[in-house]
Amino acid sequence: MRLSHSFVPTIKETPSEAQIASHRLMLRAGLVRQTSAGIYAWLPVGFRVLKNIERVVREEQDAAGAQEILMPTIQPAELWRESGRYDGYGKEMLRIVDRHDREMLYGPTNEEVITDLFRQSVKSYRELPQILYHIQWKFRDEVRPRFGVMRGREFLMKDGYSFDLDYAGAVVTYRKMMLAYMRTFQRLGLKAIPMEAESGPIGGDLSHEFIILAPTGESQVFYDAAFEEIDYLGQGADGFSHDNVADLERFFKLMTNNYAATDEKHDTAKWAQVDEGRRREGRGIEVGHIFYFGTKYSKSMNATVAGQDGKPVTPEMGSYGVGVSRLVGAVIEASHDDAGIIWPDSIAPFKAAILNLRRGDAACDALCEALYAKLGAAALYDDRDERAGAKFADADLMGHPWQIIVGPRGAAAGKVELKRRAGGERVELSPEDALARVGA
RNA sequence: CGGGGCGUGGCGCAGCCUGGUAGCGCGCGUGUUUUGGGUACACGAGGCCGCCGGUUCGAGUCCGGCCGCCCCGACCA
Repeated sequence: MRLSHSFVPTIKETPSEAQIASHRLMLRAGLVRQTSAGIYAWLPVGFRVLKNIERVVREEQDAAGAQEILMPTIQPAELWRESGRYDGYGKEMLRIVDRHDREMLYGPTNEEVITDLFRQSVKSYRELPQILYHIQWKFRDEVRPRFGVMRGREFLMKDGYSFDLDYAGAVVTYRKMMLAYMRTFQRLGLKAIPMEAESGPIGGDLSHEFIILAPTGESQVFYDAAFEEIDYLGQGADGFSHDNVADLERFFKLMTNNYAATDEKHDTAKWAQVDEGRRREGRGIEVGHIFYFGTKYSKSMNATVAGQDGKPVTPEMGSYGVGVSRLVGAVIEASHDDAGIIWPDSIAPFKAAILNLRRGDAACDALCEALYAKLGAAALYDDRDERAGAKFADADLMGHPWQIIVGPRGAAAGKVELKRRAGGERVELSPEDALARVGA
């Protein structure tokens, strides 16, 4: 992308409504703009990040055996009356009446729709288990949206739903999803801690929330250092396979036997038993929540399959949510400095920015164009007619993992400067070596 | 929903108490200058002062109502 012809409205001054770092930086770096309270438009750079996070989430869901579908945003009230949640959900649900006076709603979650889909088509125990997910916009009319995209009213969520024949199967599926989540967060460059949670309005009795560590997080968390040491993406004996029940059990024990709690549930007696050198404390942001809720929906909505003996069996369900749009903000909270965002390589909107410090200088222009041709869509070429200082500031603000700096002095000598955003290391080298280090 | 605050060129703000021709900084445009970490100067464009009503000779300023946004609390991905 050429910055001179792009819609990347960066701003120098902080808009007064933005109080927290991620919100401020998302506005300043031109990632999003607010349309109304808790509702945002995603601009080119922000949208790229959103899609990158979505991609990682999708890959890990697929790897765990979940199948992607797409359910509608608008749902009939009727289904929610069946499950008994229509009246209970309250004002958070955006209710709509269509031209025929039918009651509809903009879905805040999809248990009812998925259960309806399931009961229409799945008839035998032999078709179980099933894990289905989609990545789609939700609307919850929060009383007080805040923190930019971290708590919007409209937000992008990956929500998955599982159907198992019995409790034992449901537990395996639950652990599978938990592993998928830990792998996802690791790939996003985040340190995540799973914590036992109340199941809330969705209902059920086994539930974990995933807190990612960020210095500006909302809640204080206490956890065992073990969580920072585990490599969820690891292979071999130390790794975990989604398909191996023993692995999943070992994994689940690691997740539940090590101490982890938010300040509200902090148990000082148990905390004291954790080896002193392994006690970790920090701030955290909730980015995911998984539930086992048994037959709450399958029962109320009459979803059954034929069991081995031909008699109807009510499947055991679970649901698995991760806030995709919230993650954009959460990643920034976890990874930024005074100058701006520091994107993890896995989701950065661009791998590298090419900074042409002297536009119009033949050697600079030629070198930049050559680099840009090689990097293509992976690069943001700052070919604007701006001063060097502005280019450096914007590149830092936007947080590209690499900056390839091309100035007249270097260009004459066939050299460029390569800067790593995280850590700020700068080296002078040949364009070829720079491309190699960037990984092109 | 309870409590608090704020709406004035694109952004950040002053002006309001004490009514009398709408300002500052940044940004934007043109020109000159400068050029390796937000260059300097000059000129210029851009505002029904959130909306509606009231008081007044006269309202950004006073009064009433409404709308929007932000912060704290309860709730959530």
